[in-house]
Amino acid sequence: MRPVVCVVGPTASGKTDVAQELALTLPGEVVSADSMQVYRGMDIGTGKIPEAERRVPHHGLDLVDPGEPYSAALFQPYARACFSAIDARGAYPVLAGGTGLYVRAAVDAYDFPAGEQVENPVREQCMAFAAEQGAQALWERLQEVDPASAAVVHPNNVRRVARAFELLAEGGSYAEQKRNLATLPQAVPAVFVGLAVDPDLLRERIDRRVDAMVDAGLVDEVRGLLEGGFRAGVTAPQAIGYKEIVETLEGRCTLSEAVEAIKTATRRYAKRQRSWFRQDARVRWVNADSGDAPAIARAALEAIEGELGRPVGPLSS
RNA sequence: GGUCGGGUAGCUCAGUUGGUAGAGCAGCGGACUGAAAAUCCGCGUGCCGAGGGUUCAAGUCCCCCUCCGACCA
Repeated sequence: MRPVVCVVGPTASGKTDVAQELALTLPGEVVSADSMQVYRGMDIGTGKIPEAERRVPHHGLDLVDPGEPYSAALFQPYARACFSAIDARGAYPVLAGGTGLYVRAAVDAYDFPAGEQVENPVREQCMAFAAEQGAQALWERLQEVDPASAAVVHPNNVRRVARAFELLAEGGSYAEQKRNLATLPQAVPAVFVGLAVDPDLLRERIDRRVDAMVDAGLVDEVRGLLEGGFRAGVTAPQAIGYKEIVETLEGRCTLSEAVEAIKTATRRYAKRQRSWFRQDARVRWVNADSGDAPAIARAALEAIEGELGRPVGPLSS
C-alpha cells in the first residue's frame, strides 16, 4: 500500500492548499483529519475548503450534522477505509490534519474499545459527580478503584479522570494505555510533513483569516446553525469561531469583542497544535512562511522523498 | 481655576494596622487513546507616575509636581 502522506501543522499554516497541491501532483486524494470540519454546515468558521475550489476528491468533510456526536474513535475506521479505497484507485491518501488526535487515530495503532457510545453513561455520572462534589473528590474515587490510572491523571482534569472510569468500565486501564503510547506502532505506512510558520507571521495570518471569515458571513452561518440542532451537539458548539458568535447573537458581547475572542482562542489553539505535532519525531518540518502552496508542496515532496529514500508519484523523478 | 477619584506585570485590577508586591486574562512551555477547535499542568523583577520628606524600614504616611477621569466653577 502507498504510504499516507500526512500534512500537519497549526491552523492558518496553509495545510488545506498544500494538501491539495500534493494531491494534484502525486496524484492523490485529500482526507481531512479535522474534528470540526466533519460537521455539515460549519463551513466558514472551520476553514473548510469551498466546494468550488476542490480540484481533487476530498474526504472527511460533512460527515455528520452538528447536533450529532463524533469522535476520534469513529474517525479511525472511516479514515482507514478512505486510505484503502484511495490506494485501490491508484492514488495516494493525503491526510490533512489539524486535529492531532484524529491524525494519530487514523495512522497509529490506537485501540479504542469497541461498542462504546460517544454519549457514555459512565461519563455523565462522573461529570455530574464532579460538578457536585468537586474534581478532587472524583479523582479520589478513582484512586480507590484504579490507583495506577489516578497516578497518571491530574486531579483537576475531570475529563481525563472520567475517561479513566469509562475505560475501567470496559475492562481497560487508562494507565496501561498511556504506558503503551510511546511504543505504539503505526497501523498504516505513512510519512509526515509539518508546515512551520513564524509565530508573528502566523498571528497576522490568523487575524486576517478571522476578519475574512466574518466578512464572508460567519455570523449568518452561525445564525442559521442555531435554527437547526446545533445547540444539541456536544462537540460542534465548542468550535472556535462559533461559540463566540453565539455570545454576540445572544447579546452578551459586541461583535468586535467576539472577533477578538476568536482571534485569541485561535492563537491558543495553534499553540496547542504546535506542541502536539512538535513532539512527534516523525514529522519533517518545511517552512511555510511564503504561503505559496505549490512551492511549499514541492518542498514537502522533497522532504517526503528524503524520508522514503525513493521518488514518490509519477511527476517526480 | 477648585474638589474628589485614580496612576502597581502587555491588559484589568488586589495590596490588610508602614516590613522592598500578587491575582485573573494575555503570552511562553508542556501533557494528550471514544468531547481533542476540548480538557488539563507549569512559568510572575515589575524604575509600584516623577521628585523630595518622615522612619531602622514607604506601593502603603506627609509635601510638591505631573498625567487620566468625574464633578463644581
